[in-house]
Amino acid sequence: MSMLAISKSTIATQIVEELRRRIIKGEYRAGMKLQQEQIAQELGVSRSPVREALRQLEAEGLVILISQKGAEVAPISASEVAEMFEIRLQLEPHLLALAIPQMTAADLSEAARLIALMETSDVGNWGMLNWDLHRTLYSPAERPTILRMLERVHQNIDRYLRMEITRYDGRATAKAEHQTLVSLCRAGQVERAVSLLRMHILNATAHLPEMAKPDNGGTS
Amino acid sequence: MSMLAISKSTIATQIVEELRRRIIKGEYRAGMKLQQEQIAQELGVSRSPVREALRQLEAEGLVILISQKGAEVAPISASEVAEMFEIRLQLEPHLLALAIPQMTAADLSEAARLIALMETSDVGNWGMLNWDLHRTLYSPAERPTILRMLERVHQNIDRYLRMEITRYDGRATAKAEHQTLVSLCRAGQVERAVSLLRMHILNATAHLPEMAKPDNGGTS
DNA sequence: CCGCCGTCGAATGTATGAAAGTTTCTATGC
DNA sequence: GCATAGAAACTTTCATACATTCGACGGCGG
Repeated sequence: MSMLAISKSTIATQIVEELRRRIIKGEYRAGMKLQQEQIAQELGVSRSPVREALRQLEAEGLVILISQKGAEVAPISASEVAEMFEIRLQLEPHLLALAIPQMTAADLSEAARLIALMETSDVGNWGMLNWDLHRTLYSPAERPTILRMLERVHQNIDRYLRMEITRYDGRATAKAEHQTLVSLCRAGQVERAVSLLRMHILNATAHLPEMAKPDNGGTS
Repeated sequence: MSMLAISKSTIATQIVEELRRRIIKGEYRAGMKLQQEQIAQELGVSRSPVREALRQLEAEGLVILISQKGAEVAPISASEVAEMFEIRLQLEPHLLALAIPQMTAADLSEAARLIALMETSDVGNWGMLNWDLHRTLYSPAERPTILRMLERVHQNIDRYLRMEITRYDGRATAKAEHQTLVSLCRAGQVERAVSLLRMHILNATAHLPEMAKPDNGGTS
């Protein structure tokens, strides 16, 4: 009855996780063709679970399936990423405002821990840790569905940033903003925390290729 | 060169569309078990494309797959629906504000056409037409990614409403609001249209079971 | 020399078969 | 009579075999 590591469930699921990791980490570049037979051989399985995995990844937006032609890693355009930042800008401040009154000491120390971790961790994990931090801050709002949606958004943004040559390193700025943000949360300063979060998200868009930048939606 | 009804390419894709339709229309009730063999026989195909379809529907949130146990139609809780209304409330007014300056006469007449259509159409199609209308209004904003996300949200809300006994019929109210909304868009009254849209979305939540109702996120 | 067409090859899509796990029903022991 | 162990039937899961489609290559004709 140990059951320490959760049973890996099905092969198809494992393939999904492995391929998703490779795509997000940039090991599979956007536009790269994904051949079922080759993937199957490399992983030592048959094509059936590979096909199922590709279907699932398509629904997640990481892969494009063209009938009778095969699968390729979905490209992300700068404009898509700009839209994803818009989504963040509309949803995350809302969640933070709901979360702050519900935050516990444990939430705040977990946030602090993640901020510290982000400094020492290598750049390859920064995006994931960044989402871990944001999720920690929004989690007390008790909005699991919205969080799942945002997780996918962050995933795609992370992938795009990894892809881009720009690789402007905003980590120093981000760290300062994160620290201030957590302080404001600890102090229960909802308004100021929300404002800072808006600026924090906008700052992250500042170095995207010049495209439609999100505006504040007229909510003054 | 007739090619009237395009063969939708692959069988798996057709199965996805058929099963999605059945789930959204409520023909398959939440929690219902979906057996591969039975579905395959009924549709006259083999299990392979059925399995792929179920995988995709799982990623869309309409189906739950439990390893070694099978698939069932995903339940929707009232709180999930409440979250989806929150998402609408945060994103749709933003899109509308962006869209209004870009609207053409064609957009507005299409909206009017859909409003008329909603009156005569039977209740089974109301939800889909409602989304068609809203999408028409947001489409000039040129935010395809956000629209895709909202489409899924509307899909799930529609499914929930169909499921519920409550079936409060807000269509009359909705129609009046829709008409006023289009008028404000035509007049270029961004602020007032956005306000009305917020109220319109909130009104739709008014008859959900008493749960955490969305608030305005503190953006006064 | 250019362009069209038919054949061949490779990868995808679908069906079927075999193995593993789950559920159910029965029969047995207490 | 009830609980439980065990076997049978069923379902899922993965692998393999078959069918189909797309693209490339080369020959043939203009």
